[in-house]
Amino acid sequence: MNVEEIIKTEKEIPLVQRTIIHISLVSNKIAEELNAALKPFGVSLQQFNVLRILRGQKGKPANLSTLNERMVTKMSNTTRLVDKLLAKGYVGREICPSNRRKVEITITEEGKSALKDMDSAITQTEERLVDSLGKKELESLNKLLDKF
Amino acid sequence: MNVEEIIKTEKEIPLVQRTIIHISLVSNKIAEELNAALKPFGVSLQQFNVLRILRGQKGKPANLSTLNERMVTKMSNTTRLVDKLLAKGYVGREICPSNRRKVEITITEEGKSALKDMDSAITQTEERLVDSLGKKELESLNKLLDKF
DNA sequence: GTTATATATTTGTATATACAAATGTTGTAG
DNA sequence: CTACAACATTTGTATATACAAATATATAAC
Repeated sequence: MNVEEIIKTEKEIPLVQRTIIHISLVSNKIAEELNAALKPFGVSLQQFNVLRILRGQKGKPANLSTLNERMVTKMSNTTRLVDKLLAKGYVGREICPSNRRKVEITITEEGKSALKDMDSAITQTEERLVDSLGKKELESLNKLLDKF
Repeated sequence: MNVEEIIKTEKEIPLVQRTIIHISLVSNKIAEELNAALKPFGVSLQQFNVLRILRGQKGKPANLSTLNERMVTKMSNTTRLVDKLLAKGYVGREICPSNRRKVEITITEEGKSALKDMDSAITQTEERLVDSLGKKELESLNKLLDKF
């Protein structure tokens, strides 16, 4: 990825600013490609993320605030995101019996099965994205990102 | 930034996946803080970006497709973004006399003056974000990001 | 010159997101 | 047990973004 080429500039960009732009560009590219990989399944990256969190619960239901705090991109409105998954039959929603303010979200069998297909599409895309980075490089990238 | 803490997981995340998540988290943080820095000025990061591009034109007007290709986050709808800046009096819009399909966008004096104030807010925020990274680290981060 | 194609922007529409206010529920102080 | 604050979610509304179709102009083929 060539920053200057992408934003079509000839001038030299100061290092700090270039780093910020660089991260944004890479992140946009990642989101774009992951969303494209999910397109055939009719779900957004956010929806996929929620399904994955629910599977990680291993049967134990999750409520909305739990989902929200575990999402990579925090959303202001998890209710409506779950609505979409509910409409697709991928999740179930029930009022928590012990605390009726809460709702319990669970992944359905249909959801699990759809998620399995999505998984491989996502994994492939992720692998392709970091194709040209070796293990050492990935590790040092993670270490640098930790400093933010 | 601790990835596992942010997405509240105890499990170890595979390196490739962790890298992807890490970049997204850092990018979200950057966008969030830059937008917060611009909030007092009533413009979004995208709008700020367009103003900066226009200033870089040094009086030479830019048309919509030029703006779009120079933006960090490409938009599907630059027309409406310019509408907002027009309403604020920060840019002017005229039909290009030599090619009436095109429009010429220019930054106004008011826009330039507002931009000057925003600049320092943005620069401060950017510097603060990369606070804990030295020049060498920024350079190697850029080098690693180039591999995407 | 007329038709077709390409270019540049605008508009319409559906969906996504941010933010604030509203709703319903629980816990607690007196 | 009543009033009040805290909590969890939902709803309303404004704005943002993605995508496709529509409009207007310019260029090229014949």
